[in-house]
Amino acid sequence: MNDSLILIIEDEQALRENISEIIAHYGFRVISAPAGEEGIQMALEHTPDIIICDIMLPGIDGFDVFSRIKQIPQLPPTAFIFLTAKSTRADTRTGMNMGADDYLTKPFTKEELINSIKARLEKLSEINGYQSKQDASIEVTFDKITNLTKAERRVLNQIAEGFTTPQIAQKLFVSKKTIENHRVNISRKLDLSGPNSLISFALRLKVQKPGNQFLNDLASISTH
Amino acid sequence: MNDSLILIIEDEQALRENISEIIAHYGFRVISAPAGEEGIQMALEHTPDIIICDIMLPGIDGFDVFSRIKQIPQLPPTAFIFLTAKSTRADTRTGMNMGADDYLTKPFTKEELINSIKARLEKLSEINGYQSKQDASIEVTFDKITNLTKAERRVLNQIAEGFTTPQIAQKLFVSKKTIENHRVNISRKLDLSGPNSLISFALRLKVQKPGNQFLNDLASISTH
DNA sequence: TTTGCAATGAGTGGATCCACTCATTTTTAT
DNA sequence: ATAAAAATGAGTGGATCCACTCATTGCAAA
Repeated sequence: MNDSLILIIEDEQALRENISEIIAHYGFRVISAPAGEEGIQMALEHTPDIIICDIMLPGIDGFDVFSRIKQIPQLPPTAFIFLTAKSTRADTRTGMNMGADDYLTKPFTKEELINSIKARLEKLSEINGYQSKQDASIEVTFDKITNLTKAERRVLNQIAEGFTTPQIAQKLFVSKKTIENHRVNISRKLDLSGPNSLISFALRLKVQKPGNQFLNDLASISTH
Repeated sequence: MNDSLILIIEDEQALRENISEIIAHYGFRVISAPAGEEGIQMALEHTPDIIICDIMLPGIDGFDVFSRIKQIPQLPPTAFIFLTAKSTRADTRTGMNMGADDYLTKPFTKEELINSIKARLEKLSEINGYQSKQDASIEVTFDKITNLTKAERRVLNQIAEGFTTPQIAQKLFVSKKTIENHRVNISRKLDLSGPNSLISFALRLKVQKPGNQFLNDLASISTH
């Protein structure tokens, strides 16, 4: 259901397998490496969406792994999460100041791990979905849109970003069926019918002039 | 040297002025607001690069501020840093899991603050650099349109106008099969794949290149 | 606590889009 | 005039979208 790829770089075998198991159980694809050099190699080959990395590793440490991966221009934006027993404030600040996206200290619960992953995936999709502001002169009536519920606006926002039903389902962590239901309800409330009418509407909506009241509401409600 | 703009949202006046002073001293531009609503308003008006926000605020709290600011499509990618006395692990995880970029607990040193800001600015510039490459790839796709034949451009224009295959077939006095064949050929020449990718491209082309010469030619061809 | 709405998910059926291949006719170019 | 390219049309299969209905869960307001 969710084909995001997570790379684990962790020395201790039991913990590495445990983490992989947790992540896989939540529907993500996962690969792992026991040391930094191999981790960097795997990152290059598989271009994971998220790298979760311990700091104390045999050979090069987690900080080195991060700096070396950061300098690889071929890699798309990748979230980097430190997962380590080094839990002092100084350790945390060092990791974050290097540019890490999150810093989890051991011991951690599986909920903390998964929530961190989900938050960073959301962040990545926001970045990828971001489009520069464009002015256009298309007249759209917003009267009916106020009837949409939160989930429906969230879906409409994703449609406007150009995503298809399977992609939206993956991004919002719900099933394709739910997205389809939302699409139908949106179409009904907006008096739309026929193929492509919804995406057509959404895309035209997207290029409305900045400062638009509905788009502000849409954005403010669209997560959590 | 550095014209990055930082927005501070902090209730306590002394702390707010202190933070502003520190940041200004390091060469950044800084604006501030004492409460959430005003902070959101300032973010919309000034589009800061980084927002530093307390959690305990009068009126709406910092989490609400973040949710509402997070996905405003008019705003470019903005780093969001929580700066708060709420320092338990649960508090930290809540903030990070909402998608914040960093979470600093009081009391903090000015070095910690500045380093956090610098790290997030670095991150932003990486993202923007990558973003511009993606924009360039759109230009490449746009150039490929010149390879399209007359009939294909005619069909593409109709797609951009929002018509479906049966409607286009009727307008151009050919069969639906012919239109479908043209659509496939267009998609292939433009390296498009997946559902809605063609209409999505056509609509974006129409609104993103309003005064484009090709689109004018294309429109004149399709009418006769 | 109960009622109602929102959100999620499943099932079914039809229409459309997408991606191949193949064939015939017309236009264009050498 | 002959070859190449374009335009038209058909067949097939798969994936997605659209439009219904129905059921379960969760949350929030009455």
